[in-house]
Amino acid sequence: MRVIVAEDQGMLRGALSALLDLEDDIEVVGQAADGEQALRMIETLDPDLCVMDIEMPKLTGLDVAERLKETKHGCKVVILTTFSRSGYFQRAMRAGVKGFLLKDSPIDELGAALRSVHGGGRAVSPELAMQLWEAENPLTEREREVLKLAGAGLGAGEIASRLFLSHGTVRNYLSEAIQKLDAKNRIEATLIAERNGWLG
Amino acid sequence: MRVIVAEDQGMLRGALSALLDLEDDIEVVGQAADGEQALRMIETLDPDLCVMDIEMPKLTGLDVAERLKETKHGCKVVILTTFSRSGYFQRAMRAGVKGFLLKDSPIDELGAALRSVHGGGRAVSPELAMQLWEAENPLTEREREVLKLAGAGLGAGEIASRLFLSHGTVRNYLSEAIQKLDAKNRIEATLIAERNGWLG
DNA sequence: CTTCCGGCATGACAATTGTCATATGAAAAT
DNA sequence: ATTTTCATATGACAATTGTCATGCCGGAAG
Repeated sequence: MRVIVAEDQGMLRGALSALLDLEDDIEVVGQAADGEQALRMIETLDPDLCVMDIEMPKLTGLDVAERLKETKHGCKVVILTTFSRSGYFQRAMRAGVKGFLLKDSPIDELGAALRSVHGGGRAVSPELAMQLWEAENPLTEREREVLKLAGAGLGAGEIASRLFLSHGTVRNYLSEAIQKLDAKNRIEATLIAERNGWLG
Repeated sequence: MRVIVAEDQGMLRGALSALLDLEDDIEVVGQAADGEQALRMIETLDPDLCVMDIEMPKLTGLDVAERLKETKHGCKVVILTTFSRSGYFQRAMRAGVKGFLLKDSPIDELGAALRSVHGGGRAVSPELAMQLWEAENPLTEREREVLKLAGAGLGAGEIASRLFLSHGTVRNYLSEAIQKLDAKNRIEATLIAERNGWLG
């Protein structure tokens, strides 16, 4: 099978590509260091399958998966990510992703996952299966934007002017977010949202 | 040469070990998933050299390097890390680390670095060489502790009781840290300190 | 067509946060 | 022995933050 490896960390990308290429039934036909590159490569090289990191520059792996679904491209996607954040997993399922592995599974599982997915099956790290039932993102779009900026160290006034809101409104959103996430303050709120993948 | 690979992310650890092992002159004699394991393995297996991540559970790669220096163990250390934080690099140099690579260099560089270090030389990612002249950590021990807790979402009162300080004192430290780092508030201060490796 | 809800806004209030001036005792430097 | 420095503390003050009640508007649901 012909695969593309999309991963921004050079060393991991190189190592995975090299190892997969050693397998008899796998041929690595391209490597991408960011989401845009991955998308272009998939369109031009038309591989069977793409191993994709989530956190990448320009387009995240999930963005790419969603575009592939829109354009009905046949390339299957196996997500390979560091974090077991419930939001990621759910979004991936909706985007039709066929495999979802954590970066700290052993490498053997990657080869196995690729074969399983190529054969029409699925492959999911066991730690993740449960997350199907985990909490949905309780934050509204606005709350997320505001929280993201707050997490970057901006104050209410600054956030207000970037989003063209009044500073009171910003504080309202922040307050709501804090309560929804059961946090003590904006800092904890950002931490919680982040940990669950509700900001990306 | 006999090497140990210490890296908490299973997939990268496995991939690197497999690839290094393919080289004729390299033998991977052990793999560690955290700092303690790495230290024990180095003591029992006495390898020539250890490839080590910084951010690992229990003991960081830098902690391990420092202990090896104390005990005058001959095992040379090549640090392999994601972030180019000036604090890390400086601490590593002081700990007698011989090689320091970023995880997004190409893999070829890893093999090359190992050979160079094994032959008594050094190997440093070019992005890092400059950092020798970069700012030293301006924060005192106390300021760091306080800032770390603030970054975890705790308020002044909570920080105070954990560190057995008065809440006024905590606010003083925070205020100093904020000014030293030229930040607007504690959040930005944590971000800046973090980015420079001044909290780890 | 109402009713309800989401996004947006105000104003008021309390709590927390950030800044400063100042003080003490202990340790380090001179 | 004297001075400086550091960690700790206080109190006062202003700014920011978090909460709440309330109101308006437009669109979705009934």
